[in-house]
Amino acid sequence: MDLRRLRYFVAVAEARSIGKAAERLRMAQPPLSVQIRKLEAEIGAPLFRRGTRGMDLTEAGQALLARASEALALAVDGAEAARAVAAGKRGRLSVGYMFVLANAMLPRLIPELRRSVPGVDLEFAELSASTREARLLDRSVTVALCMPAINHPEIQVARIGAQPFMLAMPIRSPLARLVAVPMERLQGRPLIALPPPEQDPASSAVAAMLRRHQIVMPIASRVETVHSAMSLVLAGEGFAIVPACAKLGAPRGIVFRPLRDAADSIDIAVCWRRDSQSPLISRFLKCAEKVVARI
Amino acid sequence: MDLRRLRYFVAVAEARSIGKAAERLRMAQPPLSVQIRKLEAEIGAPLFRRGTRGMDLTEAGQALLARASEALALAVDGAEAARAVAAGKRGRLSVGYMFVLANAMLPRLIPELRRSVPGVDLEFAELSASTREARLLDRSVTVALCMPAINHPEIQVARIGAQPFMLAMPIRSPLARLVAVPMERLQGRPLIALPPPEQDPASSAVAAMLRRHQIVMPIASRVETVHSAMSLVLAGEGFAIVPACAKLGAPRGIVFRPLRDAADSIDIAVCWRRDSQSPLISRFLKCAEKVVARI
DNA sequence: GCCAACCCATACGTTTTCGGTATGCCAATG
DNA sequence: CATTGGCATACCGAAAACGTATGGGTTGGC
Repeated sequence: MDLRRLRYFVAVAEARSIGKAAERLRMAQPPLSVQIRKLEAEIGAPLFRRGTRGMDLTEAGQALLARASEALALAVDGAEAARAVAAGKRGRLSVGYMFVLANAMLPRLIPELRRSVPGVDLEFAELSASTREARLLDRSVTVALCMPAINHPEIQVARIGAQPFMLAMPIRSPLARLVAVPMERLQGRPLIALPPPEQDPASSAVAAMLRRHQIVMPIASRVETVHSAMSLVLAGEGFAIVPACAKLGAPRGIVFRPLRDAADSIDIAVCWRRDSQSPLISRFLKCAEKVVARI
Repeated sequence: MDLRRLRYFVAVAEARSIGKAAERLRMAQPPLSVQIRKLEAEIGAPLFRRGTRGMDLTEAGQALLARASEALALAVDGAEAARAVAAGKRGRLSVGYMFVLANAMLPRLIPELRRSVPGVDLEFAELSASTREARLLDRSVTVALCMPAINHPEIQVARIGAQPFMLAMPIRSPLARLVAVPMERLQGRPLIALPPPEQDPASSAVAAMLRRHQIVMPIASRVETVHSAMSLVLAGEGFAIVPACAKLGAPRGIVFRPLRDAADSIDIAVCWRRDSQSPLISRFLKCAEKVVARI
């Protein structure tokens, strides 16, 4: 079953003549005649009635024609689809992101992507730090928005921005009256912490900052997500140190204040598999940079 | 776009390895490797990621795989469908018949055909004599049940039976009291005739019979169909001479009597295009013979 | 009624393509 | 460091396809 033979067959069926079809196929008439006979031999039955004025499909030929032209169309469509995917004009772009970035970035990022890569199926998944890494590696996610970047030999990183840390507290906290909170005022205050550094690199950035300023904050609670941290802060359990973008989407009753004298910030990065040569990644990078610049 | 390449591609994609696929395809590994690279060159993009432990589809490759395997299936299905049609296991059998035969034959013929050619689409069309011939010639009808046979160089005929002529008359006609009507009793009686012989060969058979017995019957009316003839007979307009099978489906109030001393009968025949080599025709012939034998 | 035109089929030589064998390269493994 | 496993490259022989030349049958015109 050769696709070329089927193409010839369809051409002859449409032209109702070997000579005419050969002309359209830009080949001589005899080899086309031979190919048609070979196809008939392969099928085991005549596909055409040879009349004195050209060729005419038999019933068997009609049965073949329908499927052959469909198969032909599918083959060229498959090639085109593959080319389109390779060129980034179609395909799937699955984005893993972290919760704190969702409110700040997605509302602008999604329309930006739709404009930049029309025809591409977009997927978004809110994933924890370790899941982001795992799903990048098994390719079930194309790119990840991370804060901070993933550190792994197979994963490539592009820093697209940074977020200063801010102190989150209940509105009736005394510190809330300050425009900016001096670092030393944090000494000894209870901290709502995220999972330990080996599970979440973001909390390691916070810990490093406190250590650098020689501040010790007892850990009042450990929570899984920034969302939970906000709840505990609102309940008066303690303070949280979070990237500035967490402000968006935080519940009423919580205020955020910059940390004075602390130039510390945490990187926002786009991460992807080093061997993933999809052109969608550079498009995504451009969109993400554009969006981050306006945060 | 070669179907063989697509088959190789699908095999490699499924085996996730060139070596394994080559084994399954019963060929050596190097030529398969070459074919895959040629396909990639044709597409213009890599379809596989070459790892140290085999091959893995790229996104472009996945896009191609879906269509390629469909195209492959369609191609083999097309070949099988063509073979099935050629073998008479599938296809279309369109039967043209004449009105007078419908009641006598179709109720038995249709189930017989369904048993004999399961999987074949059956079509039935009640057609006048000239239309039967035309539609056989343009192949919109595969076979025709005729009475008498069609006479045409392109059309082949198989006689499957015969019908004696009978006299149709109103039940209160004096002749109705006879078990069989002697031919001479028809002399001078009004005849309800079908279209003239050049349009309907059946009426020519009736005319020939009357001529042979030297009977003259004035034509009271000419009608298009046997159905109309029955109406006029019922109305007392005259007598009709029809094949015995017209008895079935005739309205109440009409009686049929054999013509004594007249061995005349009219052939029932199956007709088809001489160049139509469909195996369905011989199957149809067998069924029709079986049914006619039981009329 | 014969000749020209049309169309498909066959024959043969040339070229392209494909498949097999031998071998190389690279990475992972012990 | 050697071995194994897997893909890529090189080269050769075989098969398939294409083109040119030609035959044979039917149609239609002079």
